[in-house]
Amino acid sequence: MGRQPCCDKVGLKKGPWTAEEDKKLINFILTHGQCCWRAVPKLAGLLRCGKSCRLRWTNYLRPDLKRGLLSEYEEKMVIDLHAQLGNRWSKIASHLPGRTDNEIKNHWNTHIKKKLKKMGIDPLTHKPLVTNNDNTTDQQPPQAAQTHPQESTDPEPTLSSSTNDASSQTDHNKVDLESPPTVTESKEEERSTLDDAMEAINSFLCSDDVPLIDPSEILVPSSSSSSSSYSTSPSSSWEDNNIFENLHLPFMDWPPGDFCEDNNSNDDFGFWKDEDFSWDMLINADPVLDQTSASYTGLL
DNA sequence: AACTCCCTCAACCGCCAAACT
DNA sequence: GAGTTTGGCGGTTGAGGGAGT
Repeated sequence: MGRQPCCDKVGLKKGPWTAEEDKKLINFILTHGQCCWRAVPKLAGLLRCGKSCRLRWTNYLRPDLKRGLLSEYEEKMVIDLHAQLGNRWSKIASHLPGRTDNEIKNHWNTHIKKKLKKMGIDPLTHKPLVTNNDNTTDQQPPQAAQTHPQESTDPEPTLSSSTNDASSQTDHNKVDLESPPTVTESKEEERSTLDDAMEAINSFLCSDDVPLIDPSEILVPSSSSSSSSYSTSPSSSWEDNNIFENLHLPFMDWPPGDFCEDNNSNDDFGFWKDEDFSWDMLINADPVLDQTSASYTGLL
């Protein structure tokens, strides 16, 4: 029967987004919220596929995104979650507030994979690349090469509440996959349990000579002088006309209570209730933005 | 300075599943 | 229940920039 394309591709623009396009998209979403991505380009006056708009928003324009390299903490979470979930980047991303699946996927492919390989760990299986006779494929690898903190002696370092039993690795995976913690209830628990786990993970990861991320890179991710953090966007819209950056938007976790997640979906979308911490506030904080997009003011 | 190679990451593509009619 | 639409996901690509020579 032939599936319809997601949009009429004739005359649609592809490739890097321009600052002007970003403004239009932001403007539209500020006004109308997120719905009907298919209709967004038309209504927003963009010559883009709806899918492209959604991706641009999700991966780049969302105000709750953290920017810059993943912190050491986040990186370890990714490794741990990948060991449990595999290449389910969106699931992994759901445990890392402010990070997108695309970002994590990229970071995995460009950084973590190499690190693990350098450590002698298969990034796919999280097991030693050199097979150990004492630990066959289905058995636990030596602890010294484990990326699974829950497989170490440190109990329950991950998000799962049912993986204390170090003897049931398969169960551990199964449980996590079938009943992942909800976003709302897991975050605090996540932090505390993972804090506990960090030491165990560190004992493994930090023992390697692989250079870890310099904390200064994390603390100053938006600096234009930072060569490695989102400064290579072909669109140059962030670099040259970064609305949020110009607003001095802090790299913070948005107040959970103020961000209302859409209960009908498990994605990251939602809206902020707190009028004291709104787009309007951010927008009005920047005179440059008023110059470039007068329609931002007074939208909310 | 000029060139090549390599790395990074934003964006695209195709597929899938849920929602809708 | 079948067909269609839509949103979302994961894999892949390629432009841009940095490093090395």
